[in-house]
Amino acid sequence: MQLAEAKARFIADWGRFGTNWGINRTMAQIHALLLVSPDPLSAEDVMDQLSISRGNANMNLRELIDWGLVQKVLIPGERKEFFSAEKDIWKVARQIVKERKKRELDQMIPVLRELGEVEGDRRDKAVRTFTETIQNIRKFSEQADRTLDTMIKADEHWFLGSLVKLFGGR
Amino acid sequence: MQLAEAKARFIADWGRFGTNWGINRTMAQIHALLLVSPDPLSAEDVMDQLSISRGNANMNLRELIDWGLVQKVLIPGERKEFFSAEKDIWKVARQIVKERKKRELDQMIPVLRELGEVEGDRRDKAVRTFTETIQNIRKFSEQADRTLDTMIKADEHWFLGSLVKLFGGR
DNA sequence: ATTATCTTTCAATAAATTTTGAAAGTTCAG
DNA sequence: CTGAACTTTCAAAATTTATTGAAAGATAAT
Repeated sequence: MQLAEAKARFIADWGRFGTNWGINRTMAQIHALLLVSPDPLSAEDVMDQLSISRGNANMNLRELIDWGLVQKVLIPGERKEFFSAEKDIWKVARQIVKERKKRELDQMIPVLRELGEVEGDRRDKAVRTFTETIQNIRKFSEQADRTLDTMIKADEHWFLGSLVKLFGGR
Repeated sequence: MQLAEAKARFIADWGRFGTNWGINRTMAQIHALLLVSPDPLSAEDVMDQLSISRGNANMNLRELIDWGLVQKVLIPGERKEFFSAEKDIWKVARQIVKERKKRELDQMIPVLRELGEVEGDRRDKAVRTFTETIQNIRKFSEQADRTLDTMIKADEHWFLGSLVKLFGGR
């Protein structure tokens, strides 16, 4: 397979997988394009290579920057802005975990704490089931929260090494 | 807060979070409802409590069964089918990891292996960047695949205990 | 200060996904 | 076998989400 075809396939597939992860297709495609581009690209390059509109490119590039996956790059002598993606995949994974934790887990835990304190007769089966389930979800979430915090802080080598040792991967 | 209100909030919130995870709102809401119901519910119960149509209830219940999160329960003397959700949240998490791994990681790895073998002049920067990035993503994915396999097999106690020890949780 | 270049916004439009509900299918008691 | 009880299907409709592109907003060179 030649580069052009492989690149097109990667962009299409990465876009498809992105949609399973709550990321929209175009955002994932732009990410894929930048991941495999040796040099930073302009908004125009992105528009051309993916056949998308200016507004769409702008919006999704901004979102990628929000997620900490893409950076604006200034090229001396150029008026335009250029964009480049973090290529170290471990850093990418850590960044995604960090953002999702912030957007999801950190929002859910306070809700679960509140719901876990529902009033009612503890002899009532419905109350008991509700309370127990919510408390279990809360405990699980709090444990996950602590685990992910440690992961986020850990450096790549330590993280990989520990997991390999722990889980016996090779 | 009283049970009815807490239950409604939990269903709404769980539904909202579900959409971040590629799960549709209704499916997550049905899951939430079954999670906090002490006894199995019929399709009719689900339709009534969530105000959704018969077709919608049927379709999403089937999908929850596909995911291994809900089971059909036969109640002696009843003609209808009843449904109940796995309440052990560690089992739920493991089941979700297992299914997503199957649907996503296991599909992506063969693609990455193929794309990693793109032909071209290794002195060409574009070819080099492409190959290196894909290989890194592939290595990461293969490591994640092994790690998740071990997690899926591990029992809850071992898994929790190991993570606590490893990451210093309390 | 003017103008050319580039970026952002956002209302309109298009596309994708979800939901409905009526009809068809199934199962089982009598 | 018949019909009542229940489940499944699926085309149409509703809803949600993503995309476009033109206009407005910046920015910087001259």
